[in-house]
Amino acid sequence: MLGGIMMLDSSNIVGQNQKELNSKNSFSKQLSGKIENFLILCIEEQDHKSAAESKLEAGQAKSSMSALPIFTEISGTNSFIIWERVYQQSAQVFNSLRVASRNRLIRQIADNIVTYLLMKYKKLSPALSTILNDERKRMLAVQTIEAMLKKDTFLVNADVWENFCNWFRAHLTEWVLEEMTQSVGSEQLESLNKKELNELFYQYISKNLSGDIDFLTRFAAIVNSYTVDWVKRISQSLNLENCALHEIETILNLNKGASFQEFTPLSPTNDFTLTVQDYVFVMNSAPYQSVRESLYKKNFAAAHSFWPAASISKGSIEGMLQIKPLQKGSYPLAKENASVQEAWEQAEALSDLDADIFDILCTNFLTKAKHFEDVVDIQLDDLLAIRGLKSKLGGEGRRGGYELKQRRQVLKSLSLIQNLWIDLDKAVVYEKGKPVETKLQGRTFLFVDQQRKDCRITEEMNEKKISYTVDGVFAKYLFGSGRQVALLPVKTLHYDPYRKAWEKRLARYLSWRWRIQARKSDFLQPNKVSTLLEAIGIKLNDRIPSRTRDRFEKALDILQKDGLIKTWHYEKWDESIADQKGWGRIWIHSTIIIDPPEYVKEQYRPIKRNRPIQTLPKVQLDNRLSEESNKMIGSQIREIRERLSLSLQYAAEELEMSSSYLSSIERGIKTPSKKIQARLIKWLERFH
DNA sequence: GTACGTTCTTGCTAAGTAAA
DNA sequence: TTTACTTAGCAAGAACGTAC
Repeated sequence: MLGGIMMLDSSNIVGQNQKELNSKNSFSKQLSGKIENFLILCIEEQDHKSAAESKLEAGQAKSSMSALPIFTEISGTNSFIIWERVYQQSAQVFNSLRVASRNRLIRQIADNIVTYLLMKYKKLSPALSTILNDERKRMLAVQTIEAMLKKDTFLVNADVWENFCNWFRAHLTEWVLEEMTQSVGSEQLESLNKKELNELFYQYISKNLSGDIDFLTRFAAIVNSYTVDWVKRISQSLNLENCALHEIETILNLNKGASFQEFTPLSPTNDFTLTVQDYVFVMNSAPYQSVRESLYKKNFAAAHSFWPAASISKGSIEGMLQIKPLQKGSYPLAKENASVQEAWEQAEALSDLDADIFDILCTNFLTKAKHFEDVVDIQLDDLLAIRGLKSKLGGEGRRGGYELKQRRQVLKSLSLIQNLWIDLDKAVVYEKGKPVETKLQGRTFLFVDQQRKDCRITEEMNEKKISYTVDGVFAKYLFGSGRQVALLPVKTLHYDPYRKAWEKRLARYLSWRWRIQARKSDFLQPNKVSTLLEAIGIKLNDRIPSRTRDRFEKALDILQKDGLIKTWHYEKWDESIADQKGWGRIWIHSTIIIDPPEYVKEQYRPIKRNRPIQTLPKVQLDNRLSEESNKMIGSQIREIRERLSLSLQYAAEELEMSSSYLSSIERGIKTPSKKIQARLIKWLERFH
């Protein structure tokens, strides 16, 4: 039964709570002193493989994502709560379980480090690439690292584990109490005696552990963020980022006559703790999604006031989003006022980048904050790193790090986000477990300084670190039964906001949709093309609909290639319509079925455990063979051109065509005429 | 920090084509 | 002949990378 157990215990938590109580006078924090010490048992199902194992088997762990999350696998785990007094009664049994659980976590960390190192160095060392396919060798390497972790790192220290458990328990207690306050009411809770309170607490936490996806995902996220921090420290202490190849081989226990290759250390700025996960968590409330959409759609216009405003209408909420700078005293009543001008400039400069920064702020908050009142930090450079941008290398008299221009851009986005003002006339929030209609007003994120006072973000600011928290509107949706978090692929944030804007927006929209559909396990609900286009803020090109369609289908193909969606296909669409006039207007009414990747389905499974997840019907192949052959010839040309290191410009000149046209052919977007095709084939033959 | 190169997207136009 | 739509191609501009 006990395939692996993770036990998170608590002891001596009172002192810590006392300290926090002084700084913030939250009701739930007062209550937490009354809660008895408890432990969480995570019993892994025996036949369930670890995240890293199953990923490797599926062949998904490819080059880009180096390491894997340590503790995100929640669906295969049964978690229980036990009181510490119960633990004491059977201390011997539980103690051995506790040791076993620590070992399991260490094994998981070792596994991650090995996977990371293999992915990073496989191209440079033949010896390393062989163990990727040899499970036995891989296990040996994991064991070597495991032994090293147990012997040479801070994990030897019992205090480290003690702190981890305390930290974890404090989070959990507060969340649960917060939810209890929301659903039962604070007066009711106060009237309970200690025993009743503890019983209620037990009920709530058990309910959450047994199947509340949002609870479980946050549970996983905070443990993961803690252990990722460990991995970072371990990697520093073992100097994994800068050692030479043969040292890596030695570490992985492979250095037996392996061939060496001269090696220069890879960029130390490529910090794998930031790209450790394929997915991050973001809020999934309707206001959150509305703000995100307004940012990239740039649909701010003049409304009742002088400020740029975008109307919000999504599901049960209605209202508007304004760009209204933070200001003391009354707002100006003149159109010419400088801050009004500034707001309009910001509305004009909106881009997908702002939505990215917005998401990153959110995911950082969800990972670090245990309470919506908490203030969290983020480094400016981390914001850039999460977007997948590379910083410059230092050395040889040159300065390393990110450019001033890039930092300014981030500050510009932050300044905009600071200025956002949400004004909802109608919103549904959950109070005491029941939906209540209300009005909501407030900012999105509040940026603060050391003293928790408002801090104005400007482009010229020199701060490297930004502190912020959420304002009332989002806070309402973060706790209690209305809470919802969604998985957002990190790749979404990496897409070029200019060139890959369609992909970025689609990925965002799908992340939101899937989380909503997860309640019904209905991932295969068709999406109308017009709705999808509307969601990504694109209008059909009336004159040349094929442009819109081609770009749209290309975006879906790229998402599929990058693993953000599993498959996609038209549900109601007859290809012969495309030959008729006015097909574009029919096309936007067609429907598309988009199948989420297994990982997403797996993570959302606990939301609706009982119902099996539907499988996708066979994909209909549309008979556009000519398009396939186009792509063939295009990819051949690209392959040869890149092999010869020729620029598009140069090759296009040789082929007597424009570079953009050649690019379109290479990407299979445009169909060359017979004449052009003949020319291309002739050119290809020169190099065969 | 700046200048420049590369790659790609988008807007636009001329020319071609098929149906009304 | 007119209309609706597509194709080929140019020019401008955005975003990123790199060299100095």
